[in-house]
Amino acid sequence: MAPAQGEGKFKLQKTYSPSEFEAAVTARWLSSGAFHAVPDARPPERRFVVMMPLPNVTGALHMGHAMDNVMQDMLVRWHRMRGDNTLWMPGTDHAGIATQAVVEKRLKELEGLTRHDLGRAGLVERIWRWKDQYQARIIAQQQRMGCSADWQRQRFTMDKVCARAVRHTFFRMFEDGLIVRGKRLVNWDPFLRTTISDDEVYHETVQGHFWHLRYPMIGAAAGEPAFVEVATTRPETMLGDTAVAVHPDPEGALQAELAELRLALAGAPAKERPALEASIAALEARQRDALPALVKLRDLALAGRKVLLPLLERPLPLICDAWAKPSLGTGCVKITPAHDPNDYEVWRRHRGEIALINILNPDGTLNESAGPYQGLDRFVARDRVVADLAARELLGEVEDRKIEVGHSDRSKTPIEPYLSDQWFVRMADVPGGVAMGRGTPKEHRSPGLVQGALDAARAGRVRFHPERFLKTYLDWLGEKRDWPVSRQLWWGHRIPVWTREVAAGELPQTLARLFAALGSHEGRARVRLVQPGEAEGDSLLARDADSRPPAGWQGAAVRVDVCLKDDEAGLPQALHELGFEQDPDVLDTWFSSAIWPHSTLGFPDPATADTEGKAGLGGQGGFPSCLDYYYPGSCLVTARDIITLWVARMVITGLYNMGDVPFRDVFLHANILDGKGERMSKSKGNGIDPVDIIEEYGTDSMRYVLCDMQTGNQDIRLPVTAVCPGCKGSVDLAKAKHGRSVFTYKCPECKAEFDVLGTMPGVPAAKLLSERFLDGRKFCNKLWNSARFALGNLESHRREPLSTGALALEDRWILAALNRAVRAVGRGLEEYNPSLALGAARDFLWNELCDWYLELIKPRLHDPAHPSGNTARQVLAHCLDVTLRLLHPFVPFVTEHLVHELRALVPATGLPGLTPEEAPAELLLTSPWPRPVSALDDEALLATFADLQAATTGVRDVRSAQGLSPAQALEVTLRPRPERVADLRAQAHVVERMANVSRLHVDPEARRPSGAASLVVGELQIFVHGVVDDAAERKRLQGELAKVEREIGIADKKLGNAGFVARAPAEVVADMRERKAGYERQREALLRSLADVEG
RNA sequence: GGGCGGGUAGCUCAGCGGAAGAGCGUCGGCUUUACAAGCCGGUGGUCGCAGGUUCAAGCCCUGUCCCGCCCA
Repeated sequence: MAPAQGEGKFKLQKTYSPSEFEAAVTARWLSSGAFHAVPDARPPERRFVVMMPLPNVTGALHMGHAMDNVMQDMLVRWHRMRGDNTLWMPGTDHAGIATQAVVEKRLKELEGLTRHDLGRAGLVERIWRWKDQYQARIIAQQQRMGCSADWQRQRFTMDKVCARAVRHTFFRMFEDGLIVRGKRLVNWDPFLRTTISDDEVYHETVQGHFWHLRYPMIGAAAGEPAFVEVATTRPETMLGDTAVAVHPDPEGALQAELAELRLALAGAPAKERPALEASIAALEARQRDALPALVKLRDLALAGRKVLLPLLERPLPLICDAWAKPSLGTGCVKITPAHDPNDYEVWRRHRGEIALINILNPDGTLNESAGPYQGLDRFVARDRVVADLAARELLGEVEDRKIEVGHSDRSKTPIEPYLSDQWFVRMADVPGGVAMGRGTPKEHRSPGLVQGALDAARAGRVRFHPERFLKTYLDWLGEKRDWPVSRQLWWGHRIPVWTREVAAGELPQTLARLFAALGSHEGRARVRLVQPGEAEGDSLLARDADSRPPAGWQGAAVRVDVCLKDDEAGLPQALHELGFEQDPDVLDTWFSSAIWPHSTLGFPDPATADTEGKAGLGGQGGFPSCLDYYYPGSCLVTARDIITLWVARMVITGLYNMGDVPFRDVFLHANILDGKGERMSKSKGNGIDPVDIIEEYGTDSMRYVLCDMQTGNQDIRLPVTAVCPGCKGSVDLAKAKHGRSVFTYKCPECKAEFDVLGTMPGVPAAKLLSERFLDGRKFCNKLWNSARFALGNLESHRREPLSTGALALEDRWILAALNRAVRAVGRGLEEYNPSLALGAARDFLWNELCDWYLELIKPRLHDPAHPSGNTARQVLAHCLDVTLRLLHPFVPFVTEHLVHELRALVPATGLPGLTPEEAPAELLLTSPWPRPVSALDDEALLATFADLQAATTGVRDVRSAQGLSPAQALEVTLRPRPERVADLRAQAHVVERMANVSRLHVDPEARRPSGAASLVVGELQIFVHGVVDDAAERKRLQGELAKVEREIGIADKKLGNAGFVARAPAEVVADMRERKAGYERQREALLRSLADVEG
């Protein structure tokens, strides 16, 4: 930063150069300790808590993070200035699969090793190192963006504080029977060999086939079909078939479908009819041709007949199930319950009747159940199966068909539905309900985890901004689907369950040993007896060694699951010695993020949370602990795609652990798209790095534009330009032509090819920017220069009492306008409309303070003897001070830097006698948020001033239209109505100065001088002397007159409409009359001018 | 297939029942001692399309066509 003392008048450079002060400002903020929040006596309504959405440690931040962080920082700075005890909790997420995948990939590329070469501990060690490196980078980026988070409290989802909370939560859920394990069909990534969640799957349409397979009917008698034909897009799955299904009522089903189509046809518009008619005809044909065979098959199914699965020669029962749609395909469907979600549902409906056969190994090869195909990759097996069926003449038609194939977002390989053991959190209602916030003062019961979260939002305890996103939340939660929480990974919170399966007869002995081993540490362990099975079995919490499963349980074995609250007292080792093995899986990353709003505050016990040397979480100085003080929090700021993944789950776990929601507001900001409307992302080559923007334009410029773009829309376009490495010119990526790949472009100027990913060998990489950020830089420069001007004129500032009567017209006006701006900025922020808030502050600064006030007071400032010079200086200093404060949440660096300079000249803020005294704070960061001063409101003056501005513009317009130099002073006559003369004489200096008028007359009787341009502003007639020839002026006036006549005509038409006068609100009608009267006065004035011209 | 947005000036977006707006771009004029990253003044829109409700529709309703996202 430039030193505060300078030799000459100016300490500020001529242009805004952010790189010269941003680092120093950051240093001052950090050393002030003002980002750090500590519980004190301020009551709940004076606290503001924001939990930062955790960036992954997988990589650097992008523009979307920048938006998210800037929105949060804006709110946080605003609340801090309002005097709230403000905590912004930062941190990073371990991001299980994403991070492990990145580190494994690097391991392979750089060292040629796999995770199995390193082993579990070795890999985890590597990932920790990676995490340390990236976490530091992310924090540096956030600090560069100006994030005023409490860095002394930052957490990581796998640090000791969070890990303990995860463990505690899991333990409690286990105890409450909310954690269940069972076989489920999951999305399996055969490359990474792990389950992935639905949101890690993307679908791609590929050209595939629909193979028709023929299964011979066993013991087909004459008149019975020899084959049943089924169709599939994945023929290799036939090896796992366990049944063939036919609809239980093919006739009824077809008729129902037909009836529905006919109904649709009756009400359909003409152009849809052909399509509907065709569908009906097709169904009718089917009824005729295919139905008899399906009815026959249904009867055979009811008779318990079987078909023979070719290749494996396995008999398959023919079953009846409505999943087999008589209108589709062959009307019969093969059932592969272990490899298809719909078939799995069929299996559930026919449990006991049909088998469940898994044919896949975790790596995507076929297992022993595939018989001769064992060991083949799934796609090799597909070809082999098809060829073998063809050889046996059991292959029917092969249709070409586009099919949607799910792919793993992490490894880009096609996923497989895969039956495996997984842990779930039970979301639906449970018998007896769930104790929410057990042990807290807010303890209550809810029918189930999800229900509590639904109720809280419906009751308005969590509010969404914009409101419509409540629906997204409710719809998703309403499905009450169980939450699969296990991941077959090494990086993450390992599931703290030790398991052993024992024969039913050995259970008493096992339990006796187990409880003996637990001994006095029984409170640290929970034991569940589980009925092993394909789906989740029943389970029972075992309280002691005498616990026994109920008589109803079948089977010879019982699974004993032991969940440990911690690894103290050698319990894991003791369990190991008893033959228990810890589950190898880790928890879904979202499990730890779901509890973030309370885990970071030290849940379950802040006093004993091990913060590893960082700020403690327990109560100090007689004040509550962080958990008691800062929970529940205030506002969560994120993008809408995270509502289901994260927001909903935070509400659920907050209610479960704490008995209360984690935040009352959810502010959903826009996603950032590129100029073509595509989502920005590094891998697409359209992702802009915030640091590049900061270096090119300055942090505040970036923040300004992000705030200005945040209007409430759900997506925002940010056209991306590349800096051509050849000629350094800007290339608009939405328009430029591609080079040899979609990631290269050709510069339209120098024709050079460049690469936007930076990975193409031999092609130079281009930096990506967006010219939208110029707006921000222009604004910052304007702010900079207005402050520079003010500071240059404030050296002789004296603080002395003021009264409204001593103020000049423009002083009173700017103070009233300032009030208006203060209110508008506050309103915009309260409504989560940053664009509106920032716009109000910008308009005040630029369009009012700079464009009018500064120009008007220049004579007072520049004349050392001017009697009201010091008044102008005081008002100016005050306006600048308030403006800097209003702008601080949006553009913190430049405002902080400028206020520092301002304080050197004007230490106190406020206008003695006019505004309340405010305690000057050293940093703008902690200065009080401006409040409007109602005594300075003056609606009438705002209106009068608007007229003077219009008059000024009118004169300028004449000057411009006549091609006169701005330097040429004009002579102007104002002709007001007589009763306005006195006032206008006191106000006319505005027009005089702002329109460069050398001689200004105010005369209610004035006639248009020859050669004068004549115009009408409101009730004021204005003559600009000696600028036109009368003929041209006559013509112009006639044009004006015609315009005014048109307006009067429009008003007349409205007022002549009986419906309007009768039905429109009186106010609107009165407005219209007033408008018409105004135009009539203009007409009068124009007619008078015309008469003058005509002489 | 269901849901949510969006389609307004060349670009990015406000406005969501009572006279079509902003910024950028563009055009013209200005080295007016804070700022040419500026100042002054212009140009530019049958508010996707078709119906309807209303005294009055960019705004409400119905249908329709595009674009984006979410869920199945």
